[in-house]
Amino acid sequence: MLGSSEMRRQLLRSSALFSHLGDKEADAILAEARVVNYAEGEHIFAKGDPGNSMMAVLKGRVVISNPSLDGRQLGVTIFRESDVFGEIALLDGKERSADASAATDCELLVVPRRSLLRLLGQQPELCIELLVVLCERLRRTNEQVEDFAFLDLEARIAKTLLRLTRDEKGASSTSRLGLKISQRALGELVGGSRESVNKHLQDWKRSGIIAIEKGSILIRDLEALTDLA
Amino acid sequence: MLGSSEMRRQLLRSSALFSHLGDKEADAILAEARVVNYAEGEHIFAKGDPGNSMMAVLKGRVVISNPSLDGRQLGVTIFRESDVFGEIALLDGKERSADASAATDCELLVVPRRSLLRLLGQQPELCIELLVVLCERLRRTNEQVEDFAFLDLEARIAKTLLRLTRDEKGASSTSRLGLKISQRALGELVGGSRESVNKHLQDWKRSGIIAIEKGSILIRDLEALTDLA
DNA sequence: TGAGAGGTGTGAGGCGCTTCACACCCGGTT
DNA sequence: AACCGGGTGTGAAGCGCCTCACACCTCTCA
Repeated sequence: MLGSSEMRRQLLRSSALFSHLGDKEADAILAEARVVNYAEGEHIFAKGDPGNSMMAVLKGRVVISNPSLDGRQLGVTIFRESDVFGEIALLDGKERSADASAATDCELLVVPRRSLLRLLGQQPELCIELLVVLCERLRRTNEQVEDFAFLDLEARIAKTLLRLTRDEKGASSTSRLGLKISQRALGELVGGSRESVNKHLQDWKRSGIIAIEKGSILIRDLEALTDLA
Repeated sequence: MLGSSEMRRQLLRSSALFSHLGDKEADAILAEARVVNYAEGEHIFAKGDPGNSMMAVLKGRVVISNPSLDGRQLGVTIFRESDVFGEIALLDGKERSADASAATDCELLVVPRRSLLRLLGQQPELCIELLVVLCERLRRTNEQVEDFAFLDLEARIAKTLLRLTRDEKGASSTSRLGLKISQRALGELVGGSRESVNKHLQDWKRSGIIAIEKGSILIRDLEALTDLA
């Protein structure tokens, strides 16, 4: 299914978490990991599931979101090539703390809990790498809490708009063009209603901060938007 | 300043993070850690400070809070004996992500970044222990985000009230008696104004869910409170 | 070609929370 | 004593955001 050992190692190392692994260690992981494909929209795991594996994204995008007891959703993150996710449940062996589903067709490397845990005991390098990943997550989540506590909806929208375009630029070099996201999805990301999001976007359009064409948002006045956030 | 080597090791092992350490490893940490005392109200570090150490609480309590750009504060956590804090900045070497100050007179073990980092490379045990600590933090913070997104103020107050009493019981066995916290501080914990907190507390008092005496809140109907959250 | 689904634009009404204002009580200070 | 600061109780006004309701547009599919 995959190519030579060397190709497979390269594949594994493309994930930030595994990038510093030696050949032997890489092979050790590969021996126990599986590659799984998901179609766009397909469900990967749900909040509350037992979490006995961790995933690395090889191709495509994965959205993580938190469901509330009523139907509402709170978007959290989008993971792409070279990201890993699902580490939390893996490490402490408890339930998954959020939903994950495929935002596009995608290919994931699934590392089972047992093998990774064993490896962690033997590979301090890997362990530290994982610590760094968790730290980043924690900082990001902390910031999210602050945003909810201190910022109003307008500022939160501005901020995530900026973050999304930054992420987008980093990945593909569609340098100048805009963001394709439904206003409903944007609302879920920032914890607001679709209607409110629309109203703020309209405001900004009127004052020339953004433009909307073909269902894509593009930023005309980056400065003004940064001020809002 | 401290007693025999054995006593010092015991002291170190009283922290969850270090509890599984062998003698040799414990000594290695102790050789480079310092014990520092802070008086009640004293400032330990501020958000934005360079974070080149991690702390373990030996005695007393430490409050962590997030300051906003204007004067507001968002309370986050209270750490007590055997907790560690400040690991994030330590691990990635960036700025501290929140303020810390002494809630009571307290005694902290300060482990410098360099020594812990070196130790982590040699001690997979310790590394994994630290992973677990970070996971707990992450779960807790995630939950906080959800709370802000999905719950109204009343539910958030109920929830933190329950959490606070649970924490309190766990530590000292003041089993039945109530919570001593100013309504302003409670407001900061839940991200609400002092006045709103007061109004909800009054409501609950009227319906017999809680009682307030001598500035202490005590829960009369635990069931009802859990329903609210 | 017409129907339905999903995204968008917009106003009206309402609720929750904040801010402001003020009154009260208590412990410590002088 | 008079005074003050800090915590508490309470009402009025106002704002931000949500919900509801409805119109319109575009795409897909039968």
